[in-house]
Parts: sequence; C-alpha cells; structure tokens
Amino acid sequence: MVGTGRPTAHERGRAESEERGALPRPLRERLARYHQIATRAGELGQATLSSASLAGMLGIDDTLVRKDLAAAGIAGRPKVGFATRDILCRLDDLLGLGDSNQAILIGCGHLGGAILNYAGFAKCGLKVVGVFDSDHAKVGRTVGGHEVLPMEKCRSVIEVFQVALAILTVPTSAAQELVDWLVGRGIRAIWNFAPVDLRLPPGVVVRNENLAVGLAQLIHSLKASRGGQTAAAEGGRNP
Amino acid sequence: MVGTGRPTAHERGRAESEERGALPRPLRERLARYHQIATRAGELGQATLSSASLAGMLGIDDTLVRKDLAAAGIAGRPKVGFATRDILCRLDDLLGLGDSNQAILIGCGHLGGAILNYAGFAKCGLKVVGVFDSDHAKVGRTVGGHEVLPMEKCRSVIEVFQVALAILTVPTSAAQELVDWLVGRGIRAIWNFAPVDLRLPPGVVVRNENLAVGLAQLIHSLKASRGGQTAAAEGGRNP
DNA sequence: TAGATTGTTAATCGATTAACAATC
DNA sequence: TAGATTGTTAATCGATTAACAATC
Repeated sequence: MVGTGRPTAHERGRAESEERGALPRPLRERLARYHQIATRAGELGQATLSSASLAGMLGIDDTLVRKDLAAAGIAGRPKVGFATRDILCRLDDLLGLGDSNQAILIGCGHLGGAILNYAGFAKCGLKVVGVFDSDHAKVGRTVGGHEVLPMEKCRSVIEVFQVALAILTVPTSAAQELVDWLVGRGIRAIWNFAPVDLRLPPGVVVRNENLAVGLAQLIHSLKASRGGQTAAAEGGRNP
Repeated sequence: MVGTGRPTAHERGRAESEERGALPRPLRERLARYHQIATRAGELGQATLSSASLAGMLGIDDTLVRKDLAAAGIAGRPKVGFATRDILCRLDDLLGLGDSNQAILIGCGHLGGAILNYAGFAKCGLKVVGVFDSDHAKVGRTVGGHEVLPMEKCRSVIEVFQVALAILTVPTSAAQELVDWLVGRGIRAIWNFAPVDLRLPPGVVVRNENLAVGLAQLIHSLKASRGGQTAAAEGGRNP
C-alpha cells in the first residue's frame, strides 16, 4: 500500500483474503464441489475425470474448471483428463479436510439432531466431541450416538479438546450472545444455522447457513421462470 | 444478438437470466437478506433502517445497499433512511414471498423432520401440503403436524394442489431418479438437500443446499485464518 | 442553516470466457 | 498421424466501490 490515507475497502478486503493463502470465495466453493464429485467418482471406481465432465455436472465452462484445478496445483494429462486421486488428495490438503476437525454442537433440537445423525460430514474430517443443550430436560439423552451434556460442561470440553469449531443450532434469540461467549472461550469458527447474520471479531470465521434465505431465493427463481424456459441451478453458498 | 453464429455462453446466460425479470444472483441473495433483517426490525418496532445499518449487518458497503434497494424500487428519505415497511412490502412482492407457496416434502428422515418442525419458513409463504416417504414403516406417522403418506399418493397430491415446489430430503442415491420423475409430474422447483448436483431440464429451477460443501469451505477458512486476523463472514449461498 | 443521509455516475476490480497453443 | 484434451494468455463482462451531487 502506498500513501498515508486510511486503506480503502478494496485494500482491506485484499489484505484480509490474501494473507495465509486464503482462496477467493467463488473459487473455494467450486473446489469444495470438485472434491465432492471426485469423492463419489472414486467410490464408483472412476480413475479419471475430464474438465468437460466436471463442468457439465456443475453447469459451468470447462475452461474455468481447468483454471481452477491449475490454481489448486492439480495437473491433468492431455487426452486423458485429471486423476480422481490427484483431485482428492490435493483438495483434501488445500481445504484442510484430511485432518481431524474437532467440533462441538450446541442446541439439540430437530436440526441439531439431524446434523448429528448425518454420517457424510465425516468425509470433511468432522468429529463432534461434545453436544450441549441449555434445556436440562434434554441433558442425558443420546442423540446420534452422543450424550447431551449441560452447558456448564461446555467450557471444559473446549479447553480439554482444544476445540476451534462450533456448530450452532440454537434459536435466533440466543445466537449472538452465545457466539460472543464462545469466542471468549477460544472458538475460532462458527457454523451457524440460526437465521441471523452474526457479527464477529477479526480472526473468527462464520458460515451462516440461513436456510430461509435459500428458500426465498428459490421461490423468486420459480416465479421468475414461470412461462419462460430458464434453466437455473442455485448453488449452496453462504456469505 | 447480431450475427448468424451459435450464441456464446455469455449470450445464453444473459438470455436466460434476463427473461421475465429474474434478478442477478448476488443481488437476489442480498435482497433476501434485507427482507430477513427488515422482518426482524419490524417485529422489534423499528420503523426505519439506514443503508449504513443494513450494510453493517451484512458486512458490505453502504453504497451497494442503496443501489440494491433502488434496483428493487424502494426509495429512502435523506436524513431518515428507508421505511422498514416499504422494504418488507416491496421485497415480499419482488421475491414472491407474499403468496402462498405450496410444496411437498419427500424423505422423512431427521433432516426432513427438522424442516417440517421449523416454523420460520412460513414467513416465505411456504405451505407444505404433502409429506411422503418410500419407507412404509414411516407411513402413517405424524411429523411436524403432517401425516406421512406413501409415495403412491404423491402423484395425485401434486395434481390436486397444483404443487410446483418439492423439498427433497432423500438419500443421495435416490435423488436424481426421483427428480426426473417429479419433473415429469409437473414440479418446477426443487429444494435439494442431497449432496449431489442434480441435472435438470430447462424451465426447472433447483437450489442445492449441500451442507457438506458449506462445511468444507468453513474448515478451509478456519485453516487459512490460523495465526492471521482474517475476519471473514461466509454467506449461505448455493449455486 | 448545517448536517446527515439518499441517489447516481464514473472508475475500478475480480471473475469468467474466448481464442488458441501445447501435449499426449 | 490425427484427434482429443489440457494449459495459458488476452479480452470481456458484471459486480462493486469511489466520488460527488441532491435532498430533506
């Protein structure tokens, strides 16, 4: 940066996103999708994937796929394609999915229970080491193989396991206060399912899943396409 | 379009997204968020919202907020801000959330049950008129106030209620085949929670919620921010 | 009035696509 | 070889921001 004035929004944005090798968000989202497709292809015994086939599945240009994979450091072979194994290994590494990612889940309602019962997140290295609820009526139950613990034990679990990631499936009204407390205890990443945009201090990352916003967009697409022939695929991104 | 060649990808994309007033995706996502914030502000008795306060909550530039609201046809008043009621009414109308949006839900597992038990989607006008599962052991149960029906009855429910929207909470392996069938029965929009990118004919819209992709991105952000001071908010968008 | 806020145009920037070369 | 596919540079495009005018 040159000059003495305060940094512009562009300068701030760039400084934040470029440190420590963070990827631009659109690229990162596509990489996560390539990873998912490659996982399935691997299970089906498919040894290679062409940029055209990946592009077809995502509804994007095949040039973009090649650019993305090149940016991720994955090389293909002309006339053959990209090795499924290369894609998986490199993206596991780049996205950090190979490690064991320990997490706690707070709020053991229907959605919390659904997440605990879904086995697929293990492919991202997710390992839930504690499940909590402030409702003492729920404490002691077993959900998805996890015993529900009282909130009083949350602090020590975070410390003992050095947990960095918290999954929040609590009511909207409780979310912001809880997040502030969690950040104070050392939590560095929040997967938030409450329909509210949480504000966080620098150094903490959040993903607001916000299903209601997704539904609103889908409904708009539906209305807009009525009578037309719009073929639109809505992705699953969360800002 | 000029010339006789086949349309370029740009031309195709433009033709698809501009017909019948569909909004660019990033804009539409922000509009859905403004709607959500305005709903909450209204419940709290807040009569006006400034572009700066909206921008602060979403972590974006306030100029962008004013541009967005202007694009939506919402006018503000200097020194006062935008009327909460104006935002709500206009976005209800523009996004199509004011109408009753009838839907069916297929796949009554944990996630399906969580969706049926969440009241917040009613704010988007969502009304579930049928819940189905191919597992006969689940048929007859009541979930979130809905009786689970056998798949055999799905066809007639779609026809009788003229349902356009289907919520899919079925296993990945069943998703594509089921979607093909639903489209044949008249379904025009799919809210898909299976971690797979469904392919659809023109005229049908999909939103792939794909939580695993969201988790993968959050984990990457966490790793990338380690040691740094990255303040990143992940949105909840789905391509 | 002065000041705060909206409204709008021009500039900038990042992401995507087109064109084409390189390679197996 | 011929052909299919990857790799890369330049052009394009859309979205965002900066600058500033307008308004209450």
